[in-house]
Amino acid sequence: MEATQSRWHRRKDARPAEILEAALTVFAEKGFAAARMEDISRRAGVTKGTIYLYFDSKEALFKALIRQSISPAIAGAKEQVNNFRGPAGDLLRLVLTRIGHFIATSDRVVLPKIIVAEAGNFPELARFYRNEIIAQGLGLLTGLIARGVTSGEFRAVDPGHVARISIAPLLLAAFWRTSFAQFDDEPYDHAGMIETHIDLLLAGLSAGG
Amino acid sequence: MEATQSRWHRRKDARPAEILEAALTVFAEKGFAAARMEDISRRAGVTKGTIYLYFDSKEALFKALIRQSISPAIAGAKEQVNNFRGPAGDLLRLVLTRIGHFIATSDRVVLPKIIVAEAGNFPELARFYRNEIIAQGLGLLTGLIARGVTSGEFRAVDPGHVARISIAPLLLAAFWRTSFAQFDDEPYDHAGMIETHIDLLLAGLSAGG
Amino acid sequence: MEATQSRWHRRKDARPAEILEAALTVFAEKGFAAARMEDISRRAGVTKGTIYLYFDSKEALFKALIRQSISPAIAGAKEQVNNFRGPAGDLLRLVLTRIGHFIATSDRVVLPKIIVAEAGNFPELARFYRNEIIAQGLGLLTGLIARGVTSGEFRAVDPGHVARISIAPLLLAAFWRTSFAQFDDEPYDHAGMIETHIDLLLAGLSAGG
Amino acid sequence: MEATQSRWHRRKDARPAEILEAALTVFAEKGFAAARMEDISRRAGVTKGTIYLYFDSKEALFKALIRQSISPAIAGAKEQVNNFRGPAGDLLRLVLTRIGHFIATSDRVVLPKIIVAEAGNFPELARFYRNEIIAQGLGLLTGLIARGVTSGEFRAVDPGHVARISIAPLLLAAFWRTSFAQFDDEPYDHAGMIETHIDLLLAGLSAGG
DNA sequence: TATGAATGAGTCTTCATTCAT
DNA sequence: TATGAATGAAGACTCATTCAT
Repeated sequence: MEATQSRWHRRKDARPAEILEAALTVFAEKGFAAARMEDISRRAGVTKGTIYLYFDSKEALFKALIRQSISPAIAGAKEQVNNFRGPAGDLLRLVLTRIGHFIATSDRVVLPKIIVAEAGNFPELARFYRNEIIAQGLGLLTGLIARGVTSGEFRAVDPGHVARISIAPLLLAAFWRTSFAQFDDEPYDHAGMIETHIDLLLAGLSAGG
Repeated sequence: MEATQSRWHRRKDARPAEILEAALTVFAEKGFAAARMEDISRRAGVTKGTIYLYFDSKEALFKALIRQSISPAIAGAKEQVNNFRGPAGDLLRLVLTRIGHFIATSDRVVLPKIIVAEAGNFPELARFYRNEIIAQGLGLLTGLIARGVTSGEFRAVDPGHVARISIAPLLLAAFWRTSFAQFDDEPYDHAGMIETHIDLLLAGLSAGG
Repeated sequence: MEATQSRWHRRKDARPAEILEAALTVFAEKGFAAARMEDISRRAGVTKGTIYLYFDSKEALFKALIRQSISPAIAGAKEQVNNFRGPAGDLLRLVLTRIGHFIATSDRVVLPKIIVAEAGNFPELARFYRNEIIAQGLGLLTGLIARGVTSGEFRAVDPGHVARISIAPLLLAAFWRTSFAQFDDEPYDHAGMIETHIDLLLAGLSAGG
Repeated sequence: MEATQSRWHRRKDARPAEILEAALTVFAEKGFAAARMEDISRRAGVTKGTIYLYFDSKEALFKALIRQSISPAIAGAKEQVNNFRGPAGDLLRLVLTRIGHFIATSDRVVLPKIIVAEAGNFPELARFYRNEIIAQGLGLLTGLIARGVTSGEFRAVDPGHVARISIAPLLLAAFWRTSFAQFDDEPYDHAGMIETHIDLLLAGLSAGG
C-alpha cells in the first residue's frame, strides 16, 4: 500500500521529465510538425490527454524542451574553464574532449538538429538559443583562445573564428549521429576524428607554426 | 513576366524549375511537414493545382528537389581536383575556398539543413544523399589529403578524419546562414573564418608541425 | 486534299455521337461522379476541351446521353405490336424474344443500370425516364396482355402486374451483363433463360392453367 | 438520445452500427463517389472525424457496409428451405413470399442497387457479392426447384434458369422501390405483383402445363 | 490525476471548367 | 474547330485539443 502510493507519487512528480524525454526523441526523429502528440504520449507511457495536464500545447511542450535542455553542459564547461590553471592548449584539449564525449554519448546530442530544423518555424526560440546557449558556448571558447593568444602560447589569430573552427567538427559529429549514422555499415570513429582535430588544431595554433 | 495581364501563362517548359525553386525556399524555411503546397505555388506564381501537373504529390516534389539539387557543385570540384598539378596544400586551399564561396553565395546552401532535418521522415532520401553526395564529396577530399600524406607534404594523419575536419567549418557556416544569420546584428564574416580555418589546417598538417 | 477535307467535315458532324458513345461506356463503368471528363474525351479520341464545344457541362452530357439513348427500341417494338395480327401469346413471345436479343447484344443495355444508379442524384432524369420510357414500355406490354385477357386467350390476370413480371428476367439479364458477367467462368446462357421464362409465362397464362 | 445536451457522447459500442446505418442510406441515395463523409457523419449524429475512429477510409466504410449487410436474410431462408417438409411448390411460394416481404419492408433493399451501381469501381466487392451472396441465394432456389423437378411435381425445366426467373420480379421491385417509387402517384402494389408472379410461375411449372 | 472518444480547423489532392493559342 | 495548361472549388483525411468520466 505504502509502496504503491509512494511509487504513484514519484510517478506524478516524474511525469513532466518523462514526457520531455519522450518529446526529445520524437521531435528529433520527426521534426516538430510531423511529431504526433500520440507518439510522444505513447512513448512516455501515458495517454494523449495527460500531456495537457503538464503542458499547455504542443508548442509549449516543444519550447519547454528546448529551454530546459541546455544549461547543464555549458555550466559544467564554464566551471572547468574558470578553475583551470595551466596552458590554454591543455585547457582547449580538455574542453573539446569533454564536449566530444558528450556528443558521443548523450541523447541531448539531437538538440542542435532540432533547433536548426525548426529555426524557421520558431524564430524566437532560435534567437533565444543563439543568444543564450550558442553565445555562451562560443564566448567561453573565444575567451579561452584569446587567453592563449594574449599569453603568446597561440599565434595571433581571431579568437572568435577559431572558437567556431574548434567546435565545428564536434557539431558535425552530432549531426552525423542524428541523421546518417543509421546508414553506416560500421560505426564511424568520431572519437578518433575529434582527437585528430584537436591535434591538428593545437599544432596549427602553436606559435612556432 | 510580360504576359502578366492574363492568368493563362502557358509556360510548360519553365514551370518545373520555377516550382522547384519555390519549393527549395519554402521547404528550407518551414521543413517538409509545415510547408504548405499553397505557399510553394504562390511563390512560384501559380495556383495549387498547377504543381500537380508536374509533380505527383508533395512528397514527390520534395524528392525531386533533393535529387536534382546536387551533382553540379561536386562535379565541378572533382574536375578541379583531377586537373590540378601542384602541392596538395595549394589544392586543398583552392577547393575549400571554392566551397566556401559556394556556401556564402548560393541558395543551394539550405540543402544540408533540409536533408538533416528530414532524415528521420525520409530515410531513403537520407541514405541516397549520404551514399551519393556526401560519399563523393568526402571521397574527393580524402583522396586529396591522402595524396599529400603520401608525398610527405602532410604529416601522417588519417585522411578520412581530416576530410571531415576540413569540411566541418564550411558546413557550420551553411547551417548558420540558414538558421541563425537572421538574428546577427551585423553579418558574420564567414569568409574570414574559413580563411583562418584553412591557414590553421595547413599549418597543422605541415610535416614540420 | 479533298479526302482530307471531307473526312474532317464528317468528323465534325460525327463528334457529338462519338462523345456520347464514349460517355455511355465510361458512365456505365464508373457511374456519373467517378467518371472523369478526361476518360471520356480520351475514349472519344479528343481532348477535354473539345467536349465543351458540344456539351455545356458534364451534367449536360449525361442528360443528353440518357435522353437520346432510348426511343428507337421502344418505337420498333410499338410498331411490331400494332401491326401484329394473331394470338396475343405469339406476340408476347415475339416481343420478349426481340427485347431479349437487344439485351444480349446491344451496348445500350447499360442504360438501365446508369439510370437506377443515378436516380438519387438526378431525380428529374429518373422521373423523365420513368414517365417516358418505362411507362411506354410497360404500357405496350400491358395493352398486349390485356388484349389476351379480353380475348380469353389468357387467364384473368392483372395486365400491369404481368407486364412487369414479363420484363423482369430480361432486366435481370441486363444488370447481370453489366455488373457480374465479368466474373462468370463461362458465359451464362441468358437466351436459354429467357426462352424458359417465356415458356413458363405462357403456360402460366394459358386459360387452362 | 437523452444525453443530447453534451457533445461528448462516449458511445464506443454503438457507433459503428450507427455509422453503417447512416452510410447505407447515403450511399444508396448518392452512390459511392457522390456521397460525402460529412453527410454520413451528420446523419449518424457525429462529426467527420469520428467516422475515422472506426473506419480507415471512405472505401473501408463502404466495404464494411457491403460485407456486413448480407448473410442474415440468406441464412434465414436457408433454414426455412432445409426444414421444410412438403411439396416444392408450397415451399417455393413460401420462400418467394418471404423475400417479397423483406423487399417491401427492409431498408436493406437498397443493397442490390448499390452493388450493381459500383460493380465497376469495386470489382473485388462485386465478385465477392456475386460469389458469396448471389451464388448462395441462387443455389438455394436452384436446389429447391430441382427437388420439385426430380419428384415430378414440376415439369422438366432447367432449375438454374427458373431460379433466376423466380427471383427476377422481386429484384425488379427492389430496384423500383429504391429508384422510381418516389415518383409514383400512388404506391405500386408490389405485393400483388409478387403474388401474381408466384401464381403464374407455379401454374407454369406444374407438370400438367 | 488520468483516460480516450469526440471535435473541427487545416491541408493535400482531384478534377470540372476556362480560355489563350 | 481543337488543344491542353492553368484554375480553384470541393472533399477526404489528419491530428491537436477538449472534457465527461
